[in-house]
Amino acid sequence: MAVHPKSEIRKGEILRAAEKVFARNGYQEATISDVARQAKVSEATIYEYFPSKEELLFSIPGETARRARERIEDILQYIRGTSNKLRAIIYQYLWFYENNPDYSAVVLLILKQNRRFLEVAAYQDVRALARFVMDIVKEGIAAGEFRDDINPFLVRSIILGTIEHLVIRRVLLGGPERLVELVDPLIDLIISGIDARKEEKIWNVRIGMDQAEKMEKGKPFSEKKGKHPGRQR
Amino acid sequence: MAVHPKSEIRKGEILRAAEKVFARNGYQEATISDVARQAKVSEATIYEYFPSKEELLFSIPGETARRARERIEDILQYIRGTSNKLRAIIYQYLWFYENNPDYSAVVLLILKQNRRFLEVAAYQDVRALARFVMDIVKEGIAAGEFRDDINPFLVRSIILGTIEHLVIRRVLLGGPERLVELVDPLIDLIISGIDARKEEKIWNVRIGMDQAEKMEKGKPFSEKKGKHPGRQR
Amino acid sequence: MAVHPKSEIRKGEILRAAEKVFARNGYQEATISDVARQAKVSEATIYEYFPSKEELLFSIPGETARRARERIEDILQYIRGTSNKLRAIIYQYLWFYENNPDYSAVVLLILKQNRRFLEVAAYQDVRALARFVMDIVKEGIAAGEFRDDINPFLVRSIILGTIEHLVIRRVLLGGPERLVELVDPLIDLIISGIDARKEEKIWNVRIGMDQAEKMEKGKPFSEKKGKHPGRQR
Amino acid sequence: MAVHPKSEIRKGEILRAAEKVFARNGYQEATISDVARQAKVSEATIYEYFPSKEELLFSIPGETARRARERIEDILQYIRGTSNKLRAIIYQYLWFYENNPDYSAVVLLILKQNRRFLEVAAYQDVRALARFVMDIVKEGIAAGEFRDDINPFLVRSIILGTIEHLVIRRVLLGGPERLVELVDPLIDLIISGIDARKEEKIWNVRIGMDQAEKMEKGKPFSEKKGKHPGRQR
DNA sequence: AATGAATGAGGGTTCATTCAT
DNA sequence: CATGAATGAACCCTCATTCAT
Repeated sequence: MAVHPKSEIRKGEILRAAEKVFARNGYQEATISDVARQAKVSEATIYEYFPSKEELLFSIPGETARRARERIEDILQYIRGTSNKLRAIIYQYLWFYENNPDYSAVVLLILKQNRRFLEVAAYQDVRALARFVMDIVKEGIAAGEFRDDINPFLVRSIILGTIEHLVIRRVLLGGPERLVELVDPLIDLIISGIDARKEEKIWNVRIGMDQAEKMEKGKPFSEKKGKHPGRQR
Repeated sequence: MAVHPKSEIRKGEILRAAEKVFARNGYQEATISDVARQAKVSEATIYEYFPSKEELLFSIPGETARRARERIEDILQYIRGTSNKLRAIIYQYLWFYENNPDYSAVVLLILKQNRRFLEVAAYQDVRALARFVMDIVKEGIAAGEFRDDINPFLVRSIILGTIEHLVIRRVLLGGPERLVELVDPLIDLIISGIDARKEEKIWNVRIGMDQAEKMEKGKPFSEKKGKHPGRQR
Repeated sequence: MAVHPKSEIRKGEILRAAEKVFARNGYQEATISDVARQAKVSEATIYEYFPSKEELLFSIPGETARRARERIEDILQYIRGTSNKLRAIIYQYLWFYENNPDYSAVVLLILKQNRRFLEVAAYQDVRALARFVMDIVKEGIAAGEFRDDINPFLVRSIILGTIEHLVIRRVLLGGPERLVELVDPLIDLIISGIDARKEEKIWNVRIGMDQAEKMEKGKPFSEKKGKHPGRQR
Repeated sequence: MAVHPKSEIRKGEILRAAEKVFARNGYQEATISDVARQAKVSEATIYEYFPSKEELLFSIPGETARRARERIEDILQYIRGTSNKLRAIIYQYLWFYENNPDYSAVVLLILKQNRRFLEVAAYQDVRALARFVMDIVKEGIAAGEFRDDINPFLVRSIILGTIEHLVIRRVLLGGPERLVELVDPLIDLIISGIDARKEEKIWNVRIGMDQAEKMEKGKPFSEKKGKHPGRQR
């Protein structure tokens, strides 16, 4: 894609080495010497590219977080329906974290607890997730898709909290192997709780027939029909 | 309650000092010297009571976590209704964390990410929360109060993840001042999503015709409804 | 003399070791490890007593400089005659430097060139010498003992410059073995100058009685004369 | 004068950069990187011209010191009278130092205390000053212009010490702005001393006896003569 | 039981110097 | 010639831990 002068490549190698080492050993336990060994450069070389161990740590999200944010920003433009947007975000993040466990460990176990990181510019890209979710929830309320008596901050907290919990658990305990498989059930649970149409549906209740059919299926409307027909609407 | 020989008192003082110091400075950044100063004892004295800095850290939950677990175990016996039980747990924990921010910081920011702590006995009392929630959800499903197509693990993850997220946010950013005020909205959201009776209503929903009409309208049913019928039980 | 708690003794040992090591190797070239070896303590112990290598260096004058200043202050009270006072000061310092070559090297070669030391409190005791000399010269002028057309700052510079030059030379090149033997000739020169023609006049002066006695003593006439006929040429 | 091939020019630029950087930051504190930045070349380029940081430092006097020595040698041939010669030397050096403060700082603060520099060829040109002064003093004694009981080494030390003291003071503390204005007073003092009574003595000369009276008056020679009767007066 | 004093072990960081291009 | 890139070698400093008193 972009041009990568030699020094940028080297910088990337060091960052990837640091990501791996910090993820496995923890920040304080890991030494610059460990990172150097992993990156196959000398310790001094690391200091040619990063001014300190902490700056090295803080630089790990960098590009990655920026691209993730841009990706989401882009994708959201093509999706209609707030619940679908939420689903897209959750999916994106769980998929990414699942496929980048070292990055996850660094960001969620090390950086997110670091008070100094919270004051750093790089933190903004990481926070983007929170902003997106909050915006979409508010959008959903404004559009009448979500109940207007819900607390958007709380919904956001539920979504982020769950994502983080699942990812951290997976990192530390080997958690569920496939996080993305939880996306639909998760969205389903959250939407069923905040979807305004539920109440109105009560009126429709006395009418239809195919009800019986569905009940036999056991897991009502979770399957086929593209992704999540139940919510798809 | 128990007898507190002088040495037990001293031990408690050191633990409380450690809790405060670790919470404020982080485990690695804090020094035994800091703890000693806070506890107003010499550094050597700390080693009379704890074999190492890490053991000191791991000893912080100790009694507190044990009592919290017992408290919940006890309370749950007196509550009927699974959603009420969930509510009781969430309330207990949010209340406790809210009123013990140093403890929260130590457990949620330091211990929960420490791989070695996860292998230690003391961890079991901390995990109790997860067990309770999981058990209650299963109980609710069995009792027909919760949809039987929900994933108990996921529900547990949502609840724990949200609690942790809220508490951590509060610790790091000064988050919402009053966490306990979020208990009802939270339970409401979760229950509305997993409450079995709502499902029935939805069942019926998927039948009629006007459903189709609505879909064409774009913004189906604008909004709100009664308070939270779901929890009303 | 004073009480010396054990820790003060240790501190003194470290200071003396540092003095020796810095004097021989230079400040930058010397390592804390060198000082530790010389003091027969561990490196860490040094940091128990001094917060940094530079503070250790700056602490070397400390007591010594303070006592030297007090000593001089005291002695000056008992001496009459400004030239005798000057002589006392010069004698004291040359004697002290001569007998404490390591101290001399540290103060004159290392500290006196250190811009940061010049801003430190400890520097004040070292500067005392300059103050004394200046005061005495002014005193001598006021009392009519010294010409009133001389520049006290210049006289001070001559005296200090010469002392420093001699001491440094001795430290670096092994200079004159016995500096104190230069005290009388130095004072003599400063008081009376080097012009030969003046001497003739003095000759006449010394007509009185005790004059004869003096001349026999070996160091006949050391002194002064008119303006500067010598340069007049 | 000489031809300056391009590489010589570059060498000079580096030397001037080093002079400035070393003067401002000190030798040990300054880095090759600092010098490179100041000289607007790469660090590696510096090593093309000088084999090591220390050699770079030692090369700073080089030409400059050689030319200063030659200049003085030349000038001295045209001056008659030893005191005038001394004056010329002092003037030359104070003028030069005053107008080349970075050079002064490097030579007087850094090189003069470097034991290794004292063994290097370049040091000889710097020492020339000492030789000149010494030679002239001896010359003056031989010519009968200076007292023959003075110690030439001491006179030299006074002159050099004073020059160095004044220059260093100016470099470190911003000392007297105009050093050359001190040349005449300095020479004056050295030639004639500071004793006020000298003048009077000229009068007394013809008179003969009251000299004794004066001596009794207290002020002058109040004390005993135990110490140095010769100067005691 | 309590601690003053001492230290071993180790890590982050700096920088003069080298060398292939 | 000039330099970008890399590093070996040190050193300062910190701190958990020990132990004699």
